[in-house]
Amino acid sequence: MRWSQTLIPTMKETPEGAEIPSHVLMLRAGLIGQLMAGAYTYLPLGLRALRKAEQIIREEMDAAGAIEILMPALTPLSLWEQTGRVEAFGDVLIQFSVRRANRKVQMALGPTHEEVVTDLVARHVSSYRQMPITLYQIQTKFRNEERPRFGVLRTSEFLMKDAYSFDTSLEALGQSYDKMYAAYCRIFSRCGLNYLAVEAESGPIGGDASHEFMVPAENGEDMVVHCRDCGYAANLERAEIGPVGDVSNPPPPQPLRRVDTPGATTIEQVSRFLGCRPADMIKTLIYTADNRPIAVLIRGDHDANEAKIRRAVGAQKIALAEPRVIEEVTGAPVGFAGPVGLKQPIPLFADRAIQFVHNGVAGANAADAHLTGVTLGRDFHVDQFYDLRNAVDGDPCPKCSSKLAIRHAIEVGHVFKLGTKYSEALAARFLDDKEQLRPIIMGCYGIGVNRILASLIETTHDANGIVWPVALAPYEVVLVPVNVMDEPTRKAATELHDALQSAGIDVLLDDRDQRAGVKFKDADLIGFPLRVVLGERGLKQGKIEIKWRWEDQAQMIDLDEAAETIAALIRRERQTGERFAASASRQA
RNA sequence: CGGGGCGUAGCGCAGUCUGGCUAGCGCAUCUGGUUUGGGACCAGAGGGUCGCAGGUUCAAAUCCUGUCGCCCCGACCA
Repeated sequence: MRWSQTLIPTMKETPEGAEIPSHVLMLRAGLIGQLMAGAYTYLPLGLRALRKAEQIIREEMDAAGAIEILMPALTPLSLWEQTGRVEAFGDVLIQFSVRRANRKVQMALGPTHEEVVTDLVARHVSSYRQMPITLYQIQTKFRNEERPRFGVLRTSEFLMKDAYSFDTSLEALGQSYDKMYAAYCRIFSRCGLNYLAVEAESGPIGGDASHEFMVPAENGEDMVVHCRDCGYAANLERAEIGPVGDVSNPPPPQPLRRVDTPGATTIEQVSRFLGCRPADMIKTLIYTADNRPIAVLIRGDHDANEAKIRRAVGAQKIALAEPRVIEEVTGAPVGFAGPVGLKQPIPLFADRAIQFVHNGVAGANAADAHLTGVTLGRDFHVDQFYDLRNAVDGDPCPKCSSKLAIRHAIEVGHVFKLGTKYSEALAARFLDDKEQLRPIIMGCYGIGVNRILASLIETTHDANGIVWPVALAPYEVVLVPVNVMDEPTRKAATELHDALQSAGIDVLLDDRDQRAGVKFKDADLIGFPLRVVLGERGLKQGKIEIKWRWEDQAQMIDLDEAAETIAALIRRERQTGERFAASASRQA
């Protein structure tokens, strides 16, 4: 391809409104153009990169035995009503009705396709002999995000690879799941991503039923907990915390004292008012667990984790209690709850860290008052301690004795054991070998294709622009003739371009009549892996220059063998990605 | 949904507080010339509903009211 014959609108300056590197660079490099909040056009270069990611996904899914289909984005609303997901999705589901003759048809744009695929399988699969089977598609999904943001990281319309497995038993589901998990690892590795597979909230099946594939990145919206020593990795929601033992000698207990704290209801206000550390405070949260109130004690500087609380309590549903309930239980307005002197006797669930709070500060269960010198065992009693909080940086790893690190991350993939939720709702049943009718057991597996590009850019760019691995690069090689008005230069560039193209190399010839500096800046901004410079001086000696985007040093090669040399370099890098990986690991 | 910021040429911005000549600057574009290995230079040219609507005024990019859009923080996220 010749630069002058395609559309590559690069920008020298950062467009107003773009802040994070992937967004800025995708716009500046002419990969995407914005139509409205959360909706982007993929321009020629962006589309090529997206197609490459798609192709890698397709190859690995096929290799894992998954079967590609294409389902409609347009779906009947009734399908979502059957599974109760009209309500679950709320405004995120883009629904509308169209008129047809004398009736109105209600539809929704698919935000995901469990319903559609289960309906499909319910119609065509009825025997255990037809399973296992995994179906997948790569298709545009629609979600009316409350707040689209961060360029292509969170959009209302995005490209998703979604796969669904159908099995006859939990064991078989486990095998299907493991195959997808392994395929995902290969996909993200081939894309050159530095990713973590983390344990995620698992839903109905429990155990290791859900993993997210996360790319650690400063601008990621998710938080992951990672142990560098043993490799333990989990979503913050899910992460366990190793045993915390306070070995220091406890200070002598001080008498329980009531102090006035007018208007101070938050940890921050109280700590400033009384001059104490948040870590010395006992945060008392009143929850409603399946309609009964409970008190949850969390150290002032920690955050409660509702999933952990729900499990510890053994409840189906928990939520922070309504102010009315809190007032009934504590006898005080919201903000002054404490474990000592609750008006109503309700169960106390304490986080393990509460054991090591000495002379704590807690609400007095009275308006505008707190207690100091609160001592466990003397002033209040706790039968059992649980892990009820989110991990914080430096907490002990649950698997080894090392420390956990907390990092922002971008979710690029999610694998999930669904069970029978959708097959039961949509009557997807099969006859087993004992002639029993049973619901099909499902798994679902998603990849955000656009996020692969964005997270790659987010994590590997440098001051000059994007740094593509060969696997995803819109073009693997860019040819830069320094002076296109020089006839020998133009001839050499054209011949090399044609030779590389015939050899199956994705090559772009920058045939613009621009100064060399302009072309170099653009080549760096877009981030083509290999840059080939054809200059008049070198050509007189039969030499041209090649340089990898991520390396500083260029080298001269013979023009005579240039096509073969370059094709061989690219083919090797396509297979191994080793040069890119080496540079990426140096950065990390 | 709560808080904040911004809409002026294709892109980036100044001008708005304190209303006043023909609405400016840089980049990009077009023409001519000189240049040609890291975003060249000279000369000239084209390009504007100042987001939109209404109001105040002799006069509005500027003040007032409403409205639309974009971005950021927070809440939410099957």
